[in-house]
Amino acid sequence: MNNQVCIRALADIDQINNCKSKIASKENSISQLSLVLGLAGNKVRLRILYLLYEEKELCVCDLSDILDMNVSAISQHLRKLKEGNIVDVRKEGQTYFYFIKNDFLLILESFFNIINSKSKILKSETV
Amino acid sequence: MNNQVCIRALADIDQINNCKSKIASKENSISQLSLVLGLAGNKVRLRILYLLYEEKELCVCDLSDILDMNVSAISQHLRKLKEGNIVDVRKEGQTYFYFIKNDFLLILESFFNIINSKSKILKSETV
DNA sequence: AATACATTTAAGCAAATGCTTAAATAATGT
DNA sequence: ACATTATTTAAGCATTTGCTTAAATGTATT
Repeated sequence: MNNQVCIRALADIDQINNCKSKIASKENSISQLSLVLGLAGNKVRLRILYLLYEEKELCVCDLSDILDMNVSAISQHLRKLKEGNIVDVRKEGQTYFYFIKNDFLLILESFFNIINSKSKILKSETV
Repeated sequence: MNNQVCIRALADIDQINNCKSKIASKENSISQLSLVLGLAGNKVRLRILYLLYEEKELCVCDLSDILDMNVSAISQHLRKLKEGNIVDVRKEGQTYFYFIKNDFLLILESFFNIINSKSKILKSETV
């Protein structure tokens, strides 16, 4: 892209090089985390995750009802969450129950703690 | 959208109504959290946040150098982060130093703990 | 005042996202 | 076998996103 080195008089070349290697070593983890955050960083999907977190499992039809959204739209969001390894499905007859994968419960919990905390960041309302 | 109620034989109407009111009461917090997660859920922005978290503050030029990206592209990402109240700027001469706002440090820390933890979710590499 | 520097802003564009509609699967009941 | 139910998948489309390039803004230096 641009191979220029910062020409700012006060630029700290050591700091910059240090940062470059730091970021390179974390490359994979940051990439993956950004995918996960990106999936949760959508209003519909975050609501789905919140509901699954609270209710343990829900079917597509339930979510469609609760969120008052097209079944197909919900299904497509669930597919993304499944592809991102955040949720999994359990089949019972013709009904598919989605639930949050164990590995992800702790991370999600930390997200929802933000909602429930008195943090100034999210001005909470009727709790 | 669709006003149908889940017609599934086993649908639990109470559960659905309960969920509807739960989600309604959390509406604002979920909306805001999804915005924050969405901002962090981008590879470039997450790298910027990681770098700011580690280095306390960096200028646009530094970030452009470290990430080997166009100054303008970096600037536009920083604008989004600033609009989302995640970062703030300090001006020194003609240089703008960006830093993470205090309110957001704790949340960000929980994100980066995921990276540094032995969690199975993010397969870490050279740490 | 003129030039250089650090950054922002605007315009344009290709790619990604999220929804809609309609058709395809698959399991259940008749 | 046929219709119904629950869901997925495919196609289409409008909107958003993220980058590029170029011009604009503001500060520092000569």
